[in-house]
Amino acid sequence: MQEMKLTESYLNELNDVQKEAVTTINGPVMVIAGPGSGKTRVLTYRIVHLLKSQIPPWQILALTFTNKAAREMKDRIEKLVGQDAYKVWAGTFHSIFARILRVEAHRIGFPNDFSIYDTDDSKSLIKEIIKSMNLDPKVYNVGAIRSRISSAKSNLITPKMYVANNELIEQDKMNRRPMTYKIYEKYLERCQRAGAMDFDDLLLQMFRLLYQNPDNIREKYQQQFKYLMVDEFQDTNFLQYEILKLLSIYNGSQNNICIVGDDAQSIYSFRGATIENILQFANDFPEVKTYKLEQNYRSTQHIVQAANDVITFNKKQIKKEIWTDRLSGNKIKLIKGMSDTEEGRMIANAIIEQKNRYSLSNSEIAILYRTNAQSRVFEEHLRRQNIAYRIYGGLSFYQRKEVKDVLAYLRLAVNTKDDEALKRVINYPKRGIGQGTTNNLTKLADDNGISMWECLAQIQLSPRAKTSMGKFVGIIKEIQKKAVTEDAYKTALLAVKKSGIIDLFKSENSLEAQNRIENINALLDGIQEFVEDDVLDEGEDINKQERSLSNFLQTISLMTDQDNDNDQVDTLTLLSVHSAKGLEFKSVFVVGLEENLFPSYMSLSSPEQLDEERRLFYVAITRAEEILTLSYANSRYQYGQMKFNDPSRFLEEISDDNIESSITIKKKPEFATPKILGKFKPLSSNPTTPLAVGANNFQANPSNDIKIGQNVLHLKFGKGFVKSIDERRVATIVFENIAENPEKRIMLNYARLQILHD
DNA sequence: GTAGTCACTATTTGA
DNA sequence: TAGTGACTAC
Repeated sequence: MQEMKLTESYLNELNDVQKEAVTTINGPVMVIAGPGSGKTRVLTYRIVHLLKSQIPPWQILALTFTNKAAREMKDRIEKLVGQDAYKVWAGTFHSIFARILRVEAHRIGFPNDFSIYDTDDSKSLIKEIIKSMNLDPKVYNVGAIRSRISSAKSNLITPKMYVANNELIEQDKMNRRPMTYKIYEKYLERCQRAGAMDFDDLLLQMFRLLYQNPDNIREKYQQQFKYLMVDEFQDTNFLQYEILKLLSIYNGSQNNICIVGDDAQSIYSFRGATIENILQFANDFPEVKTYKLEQNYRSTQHIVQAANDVITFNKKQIKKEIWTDRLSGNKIKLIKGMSDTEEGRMIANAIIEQKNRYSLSNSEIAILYRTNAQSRVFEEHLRRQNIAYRIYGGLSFYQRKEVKDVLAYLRLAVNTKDDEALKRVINYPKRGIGQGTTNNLTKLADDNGISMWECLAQIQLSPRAKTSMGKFVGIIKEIQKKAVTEDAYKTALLAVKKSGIIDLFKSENSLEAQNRIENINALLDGIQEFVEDDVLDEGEDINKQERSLSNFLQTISLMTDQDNDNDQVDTLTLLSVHSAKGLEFKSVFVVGLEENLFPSYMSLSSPEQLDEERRLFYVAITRAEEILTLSYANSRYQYGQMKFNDPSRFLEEISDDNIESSITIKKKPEFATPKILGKFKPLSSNPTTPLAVGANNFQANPSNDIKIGQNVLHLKFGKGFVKSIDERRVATIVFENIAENPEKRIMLNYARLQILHD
């Protein structure tokens, strides 16, 4: 009975279309979900509905792109159904496939405890291959080759198919890199030999496993995963879709696959995502039922309308129009600076003004930019104004050198064939194994088709190098031994000590070294936490193995640190538009809206890429719940040169009705003091106005009314006390919330101050 | 083995 | 401008 009630209550929280999408659990379903339309809610409630319909949790496979999205989903399901949530197979494509490959990899020629190569490892290996082939590393740009290999894998193009493909070969010739296919071939060999998979391999090898179907492994997983769900389907690449098809299309299949996505938010074509998959879906699953979630619960009218305005300029799209029944709210504000510096200053001022007017906390505000390089100016001005901020998307914790070095010791202990790990630490900290020795080793290993570790036994060494090498091998063996008898934490502790990394930093005695020691300690803490985690996820196969070193290594190699936002401080967020996808803020600033920047100069040559930039802009503006401010600068420093760019075409695409006090975009630079274009409209006292909260109904008093001893409100500085006024009508006001120099001298003739009576 | 110098390049990013 | 990687000289 209780359960019945719960069932009803969760369905009642959905609108009609959402409810349909949630309760249609048989057959293929496609949900086109506009921004802010309750996509996550549909996904989670659908899983809840499956569980309530007596579907065993382990038959449900829910795939996302980020750990964060997966965690959010699991947490929400747990709130509704409890522990069963953890028996659902929910996670990122990569983590779920890695989990399966840990059990099955031996069937396709990989060890079950394969290493995972991150992008740095891949690059380092490719670099080595280029060198071994005596190719010019300037022409054979490592990054370019890596992404070429990556996209070949993502499109299921083997080296053989690569050579046979005229288009690819022609492209490589044009780029003066005709040997790319050969590098690709060697790279695959080397990964296999090292027992390592890169990120693309986690998908590719999963595909191979299902496709080659050793021991009918495909049927096993087809039988297990009867219900598939995919989030952000517009971000899937060819390979991912092929895997999904292998799992869901077969004789007797119910085709219970539900995809959720939005073609208008497809912004990752540069890493292989293709909207074709959405369009193809209806062909592959002709029975598909399509639901469009068009009601936006996030943003106020003008923002939603502006988003619609802009996206209509893209021709190729699934027709839909988002709408909202929220209040019309504020119009979009436009800020123009003469230079990038000034843009930064004006944005910082506008932020302070908004904070005071609407009593926003820092965490309700975000600044979005097209390129990360733009963050600096804003940082400077925010710091100057004493606004706490944090930047999304810097170097992740697990990418720090010292952390990776420690991990390399552990990786090597788990899988000695891991050449990239070996290269990292064989002479770090320095133990007298020089470049020459390492080069010989690499070459010998390559010539014999074995791993470097296996070569160590046979390589000829000078007596000196021999002792050093002996020491190194001893350390690794010791770590290995520890790993057998002890848990991951104790093993890692030993590795840190024996490797000499900590001693190295201790002797350095600098602030930076201190920092690195702290990071290593943080890593150790993390490992300890992993080991001591005694929360037993019911139903999962928990045995000693799960706490093993190799398991820990897998877990963290698939992690980024966008997870660690355990911030105590109230911070404003600075981030690129790409990384803002999926997030929302009360007030959003989209900055640097200039031609050649947003849209990026890289995209101007092709209409497809320009459309993607436009979708990116669409994503940017739909992050805002109530206040949206757009800005551009007449000039800015790019690559050390002053550049003059026109305002972005996207600004013109928003209809004037949605912009406060429209200005002519293409107007010549003004010489008057730049100011916020379009004044803030005084808020109505209507209590339903989203942001009108009590005292923030700011209304300036005539400056003559300001007297000594009064409490006043200033839009920029907040609440203050008038200490004195001099003969030139300059008031000295002490502001409560300003930590440094709370005393400001305010010119009353210009200031807008509201007298506070209490 | 390392410090110093020069030349080159330059979106977006998850796992 | 700023960061990186390769090369040179000790």
